[in-house]
Amino acid sequence: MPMPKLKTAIVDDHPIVIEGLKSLLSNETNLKIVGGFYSGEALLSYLDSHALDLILLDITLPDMNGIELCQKIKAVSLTTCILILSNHTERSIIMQAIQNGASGYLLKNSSIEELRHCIIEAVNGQICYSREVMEIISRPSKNELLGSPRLTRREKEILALIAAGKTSQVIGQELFLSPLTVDTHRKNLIQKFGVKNVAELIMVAVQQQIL
Amino acid sequence: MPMPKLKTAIVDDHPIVIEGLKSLLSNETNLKIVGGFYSGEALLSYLDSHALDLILLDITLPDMNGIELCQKIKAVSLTTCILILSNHTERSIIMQAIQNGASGYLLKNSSIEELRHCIIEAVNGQICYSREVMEIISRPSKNELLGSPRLTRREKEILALIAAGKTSQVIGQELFLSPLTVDTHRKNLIQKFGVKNVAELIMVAVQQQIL
DNA sequence: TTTTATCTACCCATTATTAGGTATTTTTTG
DNA sequence: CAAAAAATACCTAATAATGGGTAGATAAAA
Repeated sequence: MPMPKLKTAIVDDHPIVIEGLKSLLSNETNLKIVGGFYSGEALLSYLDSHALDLILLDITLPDMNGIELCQKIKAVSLTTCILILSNHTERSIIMQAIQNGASGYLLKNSSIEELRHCIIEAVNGQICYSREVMEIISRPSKNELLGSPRLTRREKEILALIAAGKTSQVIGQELFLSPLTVDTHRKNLIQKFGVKNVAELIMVAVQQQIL
Repeated sequence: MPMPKLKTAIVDDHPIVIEGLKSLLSNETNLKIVGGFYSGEALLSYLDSHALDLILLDITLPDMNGIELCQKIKAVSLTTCILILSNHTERSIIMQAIQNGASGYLLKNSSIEELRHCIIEAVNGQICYSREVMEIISRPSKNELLGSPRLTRREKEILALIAAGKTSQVIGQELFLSPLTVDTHRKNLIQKFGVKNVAELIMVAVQQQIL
């Protein structure tokens, strides 16, 4: 009995990429490209009236990001397989994508073979990464290495106000706190980051992308 | 007399993009794609033995960036037309590309029509941007608007030391200056940036890419 | 429910920064 | 060379930040 072809869609804001994928996958015997979409909304409205087996998804889209779109697709059609095809190499984005229902993650400079391989794995229920993505995942993130201190809600709030040039007095007034309390938080921030003063604090916080 | 087809090459580290462009441009009557390359070196060694009329070039390449490659191409073959096809929207990168010999700049999410149009303009000796790129160029850069203050050598030096968490005393010792002098520079920095204290100073300096 | 973490607030003492100046000596540049 | 810009250094006085604590209240997790 002949296997029915997987109904596949591509979502990417780059026409060139859509055309490229269509062309690359046109010879595949196990799938059929039924649509290319430039935005998340376009895909979602298509999904309202059509079933899809596989979606190749970019992270950067004009109307929403791919992570959100992942959630929405899965809410509508849980059995649809999603493969992310993106240029983003940040560990956190990869992790978020998987946690939101993606079955795999490839970089756009992946080879055709990798793409083919990941599609097969994904529709078989496996989660599959391209080689480069695998490397990114397996090495601990900078934050884990450097041990970025975890900040409490209050600390983050006060850190932002310090970075805005406000003194403990002013911050206290804005947050309805004693300036002495603000001083304590400030002190804890400096200690947690292991820095000497606010100047260094701001610098390090920016470098660690907390600010 | 039939116009000879333009010998065209594509340089991009994404196989998908190369295939996409090949497919998109396969129906064009005025050009012929003679090669797709994943790296700058690959293109350059091809150029040693073959002439090219047009090159579609990505900025991000594994071995060198597109700006450098532009220079090198022009050094070898001045008559070859170069069109940049990139995702980078930074004004400075666009400007650099043009200054290094590119005849145009398109974003990868450009439409096929824009691409076609820019190719025609470029081979006719015009410089041509896609609509979005045009907008980026015509709006003044953030720095121009905010008027980043120009800092003197000493001020930059001291700013960096402040950002490292050093006090005026310590900085004075390191630079063989009176701490009072350092205080003066610190004062001037705060004034030039129009901020309230060092915390805000560091924040703004980072945002304006001075740190 | 008990422990743990967070948020709150204060004490004391020292050091650093900020704001307002002025002023001389070097460099740079037109 | 003359003028402008930069670098140097000081004065005074007020305000802010830092380092060392302690400790009660509240909220969240085990």
